[in-house]
Amino acid sequence: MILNLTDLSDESLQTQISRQVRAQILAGDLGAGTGLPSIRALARDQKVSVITVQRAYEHLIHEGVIHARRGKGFYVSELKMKEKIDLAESRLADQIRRPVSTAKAEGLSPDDIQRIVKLILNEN
Amino acid sequence: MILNLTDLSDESLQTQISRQVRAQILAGDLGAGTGLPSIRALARDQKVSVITVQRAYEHLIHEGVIHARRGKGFYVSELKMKEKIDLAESRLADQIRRPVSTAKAEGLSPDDIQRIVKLILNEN
DNA sequence: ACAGCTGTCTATATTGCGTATGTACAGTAA
DNA sequence: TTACTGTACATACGCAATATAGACAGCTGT
Repeated sequence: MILNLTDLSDESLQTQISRQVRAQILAGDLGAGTGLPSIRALARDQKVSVITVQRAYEHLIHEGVIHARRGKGFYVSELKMKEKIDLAESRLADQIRRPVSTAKAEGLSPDDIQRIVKLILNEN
Repeated sequence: MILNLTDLSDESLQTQISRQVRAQILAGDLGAGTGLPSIRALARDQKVSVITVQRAYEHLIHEGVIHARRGKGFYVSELKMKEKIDLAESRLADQIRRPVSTAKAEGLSPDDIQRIVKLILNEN
């Protein structure tokens, strides 16, 4: 499990973990049924607390992308392609809705806003 | 001063205040030199603490959109049109950069992402 | 000069979240 | 049985947001 955590981020550790694991699942890097690292192992590897990994996994369970088997571990759930796309799209919409609306209220035109999105898409 | 505050939001009160005041300034509703409500008056009107309004105004001072005159009040600063646009654009970029990058990492295509932005722009 | 506004500063307190540590219990597998 | 797993507690610390209160200093109209 390759994760990139830093406590210099404005994101909390548990948010960084769930975001990065989710990305690997939705992008198809982790297929359905794949076992995830145990909370203790991941906590040890990433040098964070067990409860932090626990919270990150709980969040992903709540979203339906993984599930737990008591005494065995956490596993990637069965997700159809459409479900993956829907999840990614609704998460994106939820996260950019307020900034985009605010920018509009601040006087930016739709063209301005779409130009900025395009710039960001070309950053990487 | 028309503000719409709620403690049900995931935004802090001071963030709601600074965002809404900033929007009125950048949109041109509040011209340069316009006096803002005193922190005590606004706190009383909006039924929040003085320190909350203080923090919100401090944030806008830091951004350069308002300034304080000791013993008199807070006033909207002189801003050229280009400065207003630049501020709004850089704020937007900062706020949507991570969600957009994440969505890309999750497998959404640039077209998908721009489609969602367009949907949000048509919501209001 | 005074009263009544204003911003500024300080101190104290509460609440909730993120994070950490530790312990205990229950299920699984070699 | 041993050594893993997830689950569930209890406790604690730091920090941010928020609140309440007071004191000080600048401005302005009377």
